[in-house]
Amino acid sequence: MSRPDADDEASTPTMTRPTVLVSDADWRPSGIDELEPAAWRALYHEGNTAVVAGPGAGKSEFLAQKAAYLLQTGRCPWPQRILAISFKRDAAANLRRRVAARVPEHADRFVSMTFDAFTKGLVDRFASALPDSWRMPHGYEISYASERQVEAFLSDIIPSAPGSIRLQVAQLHASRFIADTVGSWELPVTVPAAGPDDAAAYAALQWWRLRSFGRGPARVDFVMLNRLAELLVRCVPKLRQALRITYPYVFVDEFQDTTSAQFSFLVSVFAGGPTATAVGDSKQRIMGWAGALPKALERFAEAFDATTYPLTWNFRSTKALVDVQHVIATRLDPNAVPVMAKADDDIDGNPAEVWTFSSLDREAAVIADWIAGDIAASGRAPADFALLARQKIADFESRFRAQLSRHGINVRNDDALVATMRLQDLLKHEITRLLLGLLRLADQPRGLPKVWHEVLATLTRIHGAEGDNIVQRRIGDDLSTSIVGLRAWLRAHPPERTAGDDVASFLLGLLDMAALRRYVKSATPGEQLHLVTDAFQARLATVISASAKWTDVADQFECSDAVVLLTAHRAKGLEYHTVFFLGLDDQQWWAHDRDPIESTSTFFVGLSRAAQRIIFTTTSPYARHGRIAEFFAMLDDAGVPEINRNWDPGMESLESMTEISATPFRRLRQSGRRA
DNA sequence: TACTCGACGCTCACG
DNA sequence: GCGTCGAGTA
Repeated sequence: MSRPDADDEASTPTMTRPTVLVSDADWRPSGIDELEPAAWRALYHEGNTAVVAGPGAGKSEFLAQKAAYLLQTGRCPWPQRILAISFKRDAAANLRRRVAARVPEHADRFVSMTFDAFTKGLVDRFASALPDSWRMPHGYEISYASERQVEAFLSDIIPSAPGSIRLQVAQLHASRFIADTVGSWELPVTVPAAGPDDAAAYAALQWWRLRSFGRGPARVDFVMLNRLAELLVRCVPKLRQALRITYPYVFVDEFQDTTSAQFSFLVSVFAGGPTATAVGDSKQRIMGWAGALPKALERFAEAFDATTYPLTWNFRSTKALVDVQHVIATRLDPNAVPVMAKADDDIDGNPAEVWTFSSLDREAAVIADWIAGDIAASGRAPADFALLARQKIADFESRFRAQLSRHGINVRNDDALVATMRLQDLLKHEITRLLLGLLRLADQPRGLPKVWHEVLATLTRIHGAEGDNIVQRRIGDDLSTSIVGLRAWLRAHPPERTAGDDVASFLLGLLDMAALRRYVKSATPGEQLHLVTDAFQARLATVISASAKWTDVADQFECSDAVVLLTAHRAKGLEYHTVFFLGLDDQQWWAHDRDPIESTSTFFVGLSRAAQRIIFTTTSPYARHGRIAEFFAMLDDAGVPEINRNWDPGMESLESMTEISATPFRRLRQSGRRA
């Protein structure tokens, strides 16, 4: 969430110029062992580059290394910057952290942000330069139209549409209208009085009239903000020029998720300008239903005349799992290249199985016992295990929580709603990390240099003091003072006798709220910040009563030592030692027929999260011949055995529990622990 | 108070 | 495709 950069002039004079450059010959990647040959070629390639790579290929790591190379060798010379665009805030932060860890001395010249933060930043900064037809005199508010509203709008405009295009207007789909129709309509500098004679343009213009030509503030979503940003850059040549000079290099991560609007923005702003690098995997396109463009990477390669480098190593999964993945990959792309597994296996027994159960209760009980046994035998942590499902994660939560708690194992439902945020988003939000970091630093004097570093880095960004050593030192001093104060306060207020709200208020009181609000920019000032702080308070309130020590409060808040429960969508980009892919049945996959390819991609994303072991489960005896019969057929092709877990002896008896958990023990004795 | 009927949401996201 | 929820009915 660093700031979009037209105000570089403000921060540049205080930036310190790094003096040491590395020559091309001396440059080495840092923090990783090796890159595959194709990745090296893509890294050194001087023109536009498309990197196409499957799961576990290290796409984000490749971008981080390429950034390090460009910055350290001076190919991207000071004070120019690299702009890295991601789709999710979390992915943007992750990439920023990676680069900061690799090349801290250049971190301030790696600008990593989301697409929407970038386009919104442009509109906010240069709204006054918009052509008259598109100026929003009463400002704007972020507002999403429901599909119903779009449907109502579309039926409203049909009767008044010119006869020649009325039929095409009637054929527009409400579900695709915003992403496709509004998203790909290029705003004309002046709105023609006669109205466009093209159905899509006609409908899009009517939409803009409805949402933003009224008396109050315009009601726009990020698709519309994107269109305004594109218009700005198109009609203010100086702005385009400034962007191109500031950012000679542009990266886009997860390119398969690019929407029409985002794609046309990229082409309009950057094609023919900066050197662009896009990475992605069309087989992992699971956002099509939300507007992701088909064949985005191919289109990029064409529009930017880019050289395409397919990567064929997988650093995450073992050979056995890569083989399973390949069967599904081939279904998604008949030309999918075989992938070379670079991870060694550390388990015995089958790396992939289908388990069938007679009931959901049994499923939870058997899996919980099995996880407990595997942890006991292997020394793995609960966080090495993930429970994945296609949808409706909450349906699984209570059963697994109950069963795992019998073994003293925690469950974290990343999909759970905390106030208005998803737990995963709350935990990864930098404001949350900042507040928790403060709590931890006060609770444990010294010994947490990483936390200190992260807190300091966040505070530095909040105060816009990247590269300004003097201000940074002052921020560090203030932080020390705050922590001493917080420590005394925590001592005087043990968790069991303190309200969550009081802790949250005290923590927030330590921060410069004005700067924080400025940093967490939003259409209605303070709104976004409140979403986070409200969720933070809500979460704190639920964990504080159950904790005796402040360390426990922070631990329980984060719940990082837990088996994770999440959707395949939320798991994208993540990996786990052992994955249970729950609910291989018609109910979880009811939407399979709507778009079998995208559904298969979701299946592919889910199963490719596993590094060592994947277990698919179903409680429906009909699933194998039902809607997702082809999934079972693919697993059969891949040689994944199906095991009926109903015939284990009664779950209640102690005997059965030792039976189940004995398996890993026995193997442990045979093979010994591996390092 | 107990029932039926039908609409709706599932998988996501941004500041 | 199906479970859930709210409105409507007796």
